[in-house]
Amino acid sequence: MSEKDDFDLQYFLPYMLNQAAEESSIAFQRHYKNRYGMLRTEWRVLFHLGRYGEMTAKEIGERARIHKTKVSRAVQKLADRRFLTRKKDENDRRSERLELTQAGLAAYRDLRGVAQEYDAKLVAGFDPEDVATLRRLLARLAG
Amino acid sequence: MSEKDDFDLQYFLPYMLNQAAEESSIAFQRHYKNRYGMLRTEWRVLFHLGRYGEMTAKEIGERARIHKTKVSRAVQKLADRRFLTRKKDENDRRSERLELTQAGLAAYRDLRGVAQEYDAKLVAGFDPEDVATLRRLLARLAG
DNA sequence: GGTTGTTAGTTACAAAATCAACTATTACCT
DNA sequence: AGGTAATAGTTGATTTTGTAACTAACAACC
Repeated sequence: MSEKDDFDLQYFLPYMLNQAAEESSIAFQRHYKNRYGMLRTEWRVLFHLGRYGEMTAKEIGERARIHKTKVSRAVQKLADRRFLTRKKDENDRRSERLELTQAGLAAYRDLRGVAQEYDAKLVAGFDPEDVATLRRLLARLAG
Repeated sequence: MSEKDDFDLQYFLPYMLNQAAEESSIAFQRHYKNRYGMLRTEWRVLFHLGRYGEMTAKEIGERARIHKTKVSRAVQKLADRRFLTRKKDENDRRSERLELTQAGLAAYRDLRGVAQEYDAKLVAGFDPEDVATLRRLLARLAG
């Protein structure tokens, strides 16, 4: 059914990005999934709290561009599993300050290390300049 | 809660890929979603059939790396909406040859055009050499 | 000070993805 | 041939996501 059209999905950027994203996520997922029973959103919330310290759900959502319902559920699960504690902000009692527990902090440090190694491994075979270009364009595409 | 750690999620490749993939998908989604009521998997199946001609669900799944249940459901919906027809392969009656209808072909041609334009627009502001590097690395990361 | 409008976060319901089990057909193997 | 395994595709149950409506707290304004 094809005529003279040379446009291929394999060169459609959104598709390529998606395939690369999925592929590169699989191996890393194992760590937060199997070892800590986390979902991706949970790992991201954990990371933000570990990396930047105590903050509110809203701030996390803005920084990581995660919808508030997803953040809400991730926070709930992390709290259930004692990875973080929540306490009402006394200045604005609608929001809560979230803070990692010792267990949460330990998980963060562990996963951060794994992520660093994993990232290095992903680009190990590439020319560093190309990798710099890659990151630069990805950052711009992410908007 | 952070100590001296300079590793940031914003530079973690799987994260960057994901953000870029999501961002770049949003605007394009509108076309197959609002105009044809399709999901991403359906658009991909449509594309494969339009681009490469008649094939089986299995072949589509392999090429596009989509799980067979997702392919199955996408094919079902495309068939319901008369975008494709299915007929049993007489050599192997477990599988079916899938083929786009005229309506499916028209949708494919339309969306292919939109995709091409969209892709061009995405990289419009970038140095062509950088874009080539980007595509090359993405292809390798996608495995 | 009460009405109206926002905002942070949660919950309920619908849509979609994932995983396992299932049917039908074909392949293999002795 | 007969039995076992493998394969294409579907279906059902569970999990996860997305959307919209909701509650509680705050802000603004007259």
